[in-house]
Amino acid sequence: MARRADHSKDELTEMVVVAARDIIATEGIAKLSARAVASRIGYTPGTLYNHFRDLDEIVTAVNARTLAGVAAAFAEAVKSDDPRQMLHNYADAFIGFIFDNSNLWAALFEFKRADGVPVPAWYRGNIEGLARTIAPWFLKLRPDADPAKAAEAGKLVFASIHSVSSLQNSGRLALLLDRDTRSVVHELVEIHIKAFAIG
Amino acid sequence: MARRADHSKDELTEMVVVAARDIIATEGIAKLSARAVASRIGYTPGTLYNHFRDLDEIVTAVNARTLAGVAAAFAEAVKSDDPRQMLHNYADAFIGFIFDNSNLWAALFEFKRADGVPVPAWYRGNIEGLARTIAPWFLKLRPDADPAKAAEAGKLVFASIHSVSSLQNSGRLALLLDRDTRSVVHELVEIHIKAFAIG
DNA sequence: TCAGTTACTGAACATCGTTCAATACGAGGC
DNA sequence: GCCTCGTATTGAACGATGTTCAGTAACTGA
Repeated sequence: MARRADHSKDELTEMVVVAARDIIATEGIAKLSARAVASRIGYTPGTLYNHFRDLDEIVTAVNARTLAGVAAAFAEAVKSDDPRQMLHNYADAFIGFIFDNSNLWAALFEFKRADGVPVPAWYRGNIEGLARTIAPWFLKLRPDADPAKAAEAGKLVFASIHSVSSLQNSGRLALLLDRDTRSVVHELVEIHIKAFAIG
Repeated sequence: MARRADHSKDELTEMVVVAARDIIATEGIAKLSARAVASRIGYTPGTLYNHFRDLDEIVTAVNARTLAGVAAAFAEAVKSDDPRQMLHNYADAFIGFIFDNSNLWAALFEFKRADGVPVPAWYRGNIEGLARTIAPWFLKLRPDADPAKAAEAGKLVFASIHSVSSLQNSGRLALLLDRDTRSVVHELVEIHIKAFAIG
């Protein structure tokens, strides 16, 4: 066979990404394979390579949606005027997302990208967007602070939470801390708030 | 051939671990393969499986030495009586080790361990030992504090530094922070110190 | 010297990512 | 309606992976 008119190019790439996302979300990235994706959408592995450079490009497309999902979760965080409360609410949104999408979140940090393949621009943009959401609340915590410092604080707390979450995600947090992940994360947030508050 | 008396069982397992460690350290864990290890020690892949259950067991043995290496680096941290200074010194020791052994460190956090294979006991013991090294210095920072809280603070700062280091290690820290990793880590230490100092 | 045990080999299996010649379909021109 | 041309899909293939195992050679103890 060849050139089946079953689906347009756009439809097909969409199907591939959806199938890959599905496999990663339910079975973990270790179970992702070109053959698994292909058979799930009723095509052969070779077809994937007509639309994607390699499997990494497919994973990257899935990761894009995962990042968009985090942004959506942030946008839906419970609102509050109290900056301290709001920072904890963002932490809750973050934790909730990571718990609900642990395999997808883990896929974001599986490294491959050898050989100087650069990180896509939207990747950085998305992550900076998340950090930018947090920064104003740090500034509100101490309005006389340098806005740049507030932005840094936002990024630092983001990185800290990420770390704890991914340690938890990979089953390694229990090696270090026996406590509930949620309480650990909130304590981290509190630590960053305290430290920033005194400047 | 069979049953060559070239090396004793102990010698051979040692050679395997050394070879695997060498490959991981110089080429990264992605390049580690049963065939690569075997050819490096002049045996065939099948031989490895007479002495190790699978590749994971070999990686785990390498990881044990990596953890021992961190402990050694901690032990060699520059000494000081000032707790604040000492915590920064530990951070320096940690960063130094991770920079010098980035591939080995990354291997520690590559997840595989599916299928309920438990984390070895010495693994947890080693990590707890590291955290225990840090805890007294937090306590010294505020002697009236609850020792359990100091221990927690030690673990939290350890987790935070680890996270930043592994983000850096995987080339992803730059996505979030443009700054020098060393300064980021020391700022994190400072944040934890500040927060703990005020209780 | 001989039996028994052990440890190594080498081939094999199933899987993986990826490539590519062959081919069959859709579209555009006549 | 036909023919050509380009393109999308296939299926087989390649080299690699982890792992298994029958066969066998070498050591060990009697």
